[in-house]
Amino acid sequence: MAKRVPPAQLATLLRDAITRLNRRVRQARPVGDLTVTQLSALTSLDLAGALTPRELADAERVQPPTMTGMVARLEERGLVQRSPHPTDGRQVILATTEAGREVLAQLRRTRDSWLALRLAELPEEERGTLLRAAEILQKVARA
Amino acid sequence: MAKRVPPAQLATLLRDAITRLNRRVRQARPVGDLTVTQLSALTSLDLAGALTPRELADAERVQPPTMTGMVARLEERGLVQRSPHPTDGRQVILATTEAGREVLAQLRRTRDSWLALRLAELPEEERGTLLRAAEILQKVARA
DNA sequence: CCGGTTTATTAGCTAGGCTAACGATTGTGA
DNA sequence: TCACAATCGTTAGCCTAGCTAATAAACCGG
Repeated sequence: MAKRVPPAQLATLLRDAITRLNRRVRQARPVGDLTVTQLSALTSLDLAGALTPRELADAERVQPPTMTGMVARLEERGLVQRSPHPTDGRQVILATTEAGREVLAQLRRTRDSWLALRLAELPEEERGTLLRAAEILQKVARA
Repeated sequence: MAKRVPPAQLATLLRDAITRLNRRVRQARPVGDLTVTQLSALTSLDLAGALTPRELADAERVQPPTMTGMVARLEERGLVQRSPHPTDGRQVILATTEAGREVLAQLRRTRDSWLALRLAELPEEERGTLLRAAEILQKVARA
């Protein structure tokens, strides 16, 4: 039943699908006009509770200077708070603010984001496939 | 067996997975130092044979000015050729050059791109899931 | 206490998106 | 026929999001 899937072809297919989907998702700002990148960082930070910029950069697979900019934008909007490390004067502690957590809660409540709407149109079985795929992709991205 | 999948949660999972994977794939330039975006445009153009900038922009789900820049970068590298429309003086015809087609052929031959390597490590069954997922995602992105 | 390491930031570059505005060309309707 | 609207590509200007290199401050080991 399951036909053999050559990794190279699958890579091309996946790359194209992800590129296009990413573009689509990126255009539709779901909550509070935040970009996908910002939502991802905010989510990671909230899950972890509190992180240093370096740790958050590692979690997001991004270089520290990139994270500096992302955090600055999130801080401007009052979604992330920056406080000094208690013992190490170099480090900074990042945490989500109440407003940041509210944005995430709102996102979780959102049933009508562009992507969610599209997914709702799919048959249940395809959503199941995407769920398993999402887990596999997370694993691949972490590798 | 298959548990119900709420679209909103699935949207969050997929969004995160795709964001992270996209970042990873974007960092690893597979062939000729081209970005994923450039490869995607070049592929679309090659598949179609010849397109106007507007048509290519539509195919890539991008605004015309964005395509202007992308095409300019591809032209600089000699991968895309621009020629005047035979009857309509406003339009331009884009086509891949021999070099452009060679890059794509090389890409298709490439068995060792970062993503292909990661996919090769997966069990066959997971690759099958990803294949089906890629098809579904293409459909979603096109919608 | 001094030299090396780590942390975060700044500076400067690139790609890749967008909207608004514009010039050239084409099509059209009176 | 000819003025006017529509279309096409581009330019200009803005933003996000990545990167590397360099730097200042702080920490730590000997």
